[in-house]
Amino acid sequence: MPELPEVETIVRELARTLPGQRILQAKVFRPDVLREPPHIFCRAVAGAEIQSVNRRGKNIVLSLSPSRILVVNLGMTGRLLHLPPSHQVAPYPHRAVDFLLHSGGALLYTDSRRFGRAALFSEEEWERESERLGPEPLSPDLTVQAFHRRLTRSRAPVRSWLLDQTHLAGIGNIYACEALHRAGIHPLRKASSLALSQSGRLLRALRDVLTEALEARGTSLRDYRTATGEEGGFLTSLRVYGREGRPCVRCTTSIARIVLSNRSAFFCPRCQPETSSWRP
DNA sequence: AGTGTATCCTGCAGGC
DNA sequence: TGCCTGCAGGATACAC
Repeated sequence: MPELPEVETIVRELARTLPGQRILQAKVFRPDVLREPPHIFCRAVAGAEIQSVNRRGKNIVLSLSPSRILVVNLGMTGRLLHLPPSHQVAPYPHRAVDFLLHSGGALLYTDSRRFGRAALFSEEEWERESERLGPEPLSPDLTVQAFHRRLTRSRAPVRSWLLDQTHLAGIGNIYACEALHRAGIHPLRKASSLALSQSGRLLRALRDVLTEALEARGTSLRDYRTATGEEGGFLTSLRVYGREGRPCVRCTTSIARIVLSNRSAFFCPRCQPETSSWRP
């Protein structure tokens, strides 16, 4: 899916244009992306004003007035597109929900695989949901020591640990693999086996790759688009993800792929040795 | 309790 | 060309 950089890109675009706009009407084409029955959902958002657009992990969080929180998780293939007034809605495939705006524009929620979800919460409900997620990796509040403590509580492979949103919010398979390569850590390393210095390198690598990807407005492997429909530019900067059999950009060793928890993990066998600790 | 597996769903690329 | 298989950026219910 859209991971942190992709979701943040969408949120920043929407935050420039949506606040102050009123939802005239919602049209539901795919009820299975909703948590509540379509008529309840439509009644709750009709006439609501969008006050702010924020991100928590991979979730897009729209605060509505009267006070409801609309949370959209894009899953693997979801898109949230803001169309200006007089823009045709018809050409967009896989529309799940259309939000028609008072201004004449529209917010389209599309999703071919429909792994994404949109749900309404009260502020208290969303606060509780949000507390179930781990810390934001880019937050300065997250110290290396706290990150290390969390890591060492788990015997799971570090790649699996990174994908668990209750440990850290916003990391997906692409950036997990990319950060592990940058940190020189094998994806199968037990989280609990990392030394403090390695946890520090990993947190640094995560922040670096997320920040660089954000500057490029995300990675478009296939489905991801920004809120204005454009592709992200980070694909060509990936060092391991999707590069099985191609040379490592650092040491030219052939990039390997293993399957871990039903998901591919890409890594360089030389830069990310399985046993020994990282060496400069 | 923590971890791994199967599953939801569609589309596309590659092999034959 | 066309059919078949495998694979895909995520989350979660379930079994162990």
